[in-house]
Amino acid sequence: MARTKREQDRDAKRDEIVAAARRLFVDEGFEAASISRLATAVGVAPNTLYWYFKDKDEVLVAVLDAEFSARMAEYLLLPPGDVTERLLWVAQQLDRVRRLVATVHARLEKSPALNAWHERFHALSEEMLRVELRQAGVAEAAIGARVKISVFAIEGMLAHPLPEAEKRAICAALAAG
Amino acid sequence: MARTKREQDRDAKRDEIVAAARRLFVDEGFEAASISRLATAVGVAPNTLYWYFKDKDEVLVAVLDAEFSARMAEYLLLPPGDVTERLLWVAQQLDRVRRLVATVHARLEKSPALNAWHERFHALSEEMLRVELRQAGVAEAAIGARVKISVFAIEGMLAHPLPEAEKRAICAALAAG
DNA sequence: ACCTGAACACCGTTCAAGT
DNA sequence: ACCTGAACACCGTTCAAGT
Repeated sequence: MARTKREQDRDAKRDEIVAAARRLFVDEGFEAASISRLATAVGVAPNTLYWYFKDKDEVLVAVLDAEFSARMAEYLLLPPGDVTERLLWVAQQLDRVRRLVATVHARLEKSPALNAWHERFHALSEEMLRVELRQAGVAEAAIGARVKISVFAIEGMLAHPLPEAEKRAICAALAAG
Repeated sequence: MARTKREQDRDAKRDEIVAAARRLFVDEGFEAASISRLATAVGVAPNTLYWYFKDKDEVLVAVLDAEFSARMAEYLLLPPGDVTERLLWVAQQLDRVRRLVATVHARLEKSPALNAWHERFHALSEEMLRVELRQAGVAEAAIGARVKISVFAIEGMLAHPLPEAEKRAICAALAAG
């Protein structure tokens, strides 16, 4: 909804920073990618970033938003039906950002903005998983706990990389009616 | 197995550092508890700690070892039988160190020592959980995936605090034969 | 062997000054 | 409004020097 030319320019610059941050954070991790290096990648002085973002965590939130939207768009295009395969796809996509997932969990307490993002993300994820499990035929009475377990299992697969076969077995167990 | 007086002194001092680090790391978190503050707590100069530990991550590994032994001793004294209650107990005990769990996952790639500790910990945890689930009557063919799911679910409950009732429902679902 | 003061190379962030 | 040079208050770690 940028109206004025000035706001458009500002948003464009902000997007440029987020794009560079996305590459750096995803490829090298949040801690390893310093504000200095990010600024160099964008072509500005380090403190210039603070004109566009309150702090480094706010840059991270913007990166997470961008990453989430991109994956979400693909998820919605997924062929329906085989819930095991759909869960596996989610686990595989999240795998690209597993460093970031660990960072988010580690920084929750320090950054209220990140904490808020995390809660929104989980609310959304649980809603979607609820649909998937219902689709898979999980009994309605058990679905609350089963949704949580599925979310945690998918997160666990990020923190602890497993061979493909084991991942599939886990997703199948999660989708078992 | 400290033999000489000198080795005894050294070990005592090391233990002293670990005890102080344990308090600081558990109460305030690994990142928030700086080497400087740890040194002050022990009563030495910051760089003195490097005489006893290679780096800050090695202090963390020592803290994790100490914490794990303490909890393990209690676990072995637990009344057998109700697997749901036993899982819940584990989740509750781990809750004391949930900041540390997040830190471990976030630092795995940076610290080989931490990574090694983490793998040993999971190997042990899975062994124990395997026994619990077998006890609960989980079918042998499904037990591999179910063990992983249980580990991940317990870890998930640390990263995302839940009301007691939900935790119990999750543990019950995990223990369901 | 054990401990330290001083220094190093960073880090995220702030501030006063420029345009 | 946007950007910067310089500085601030940290951080973990190293090194040469002391005992």
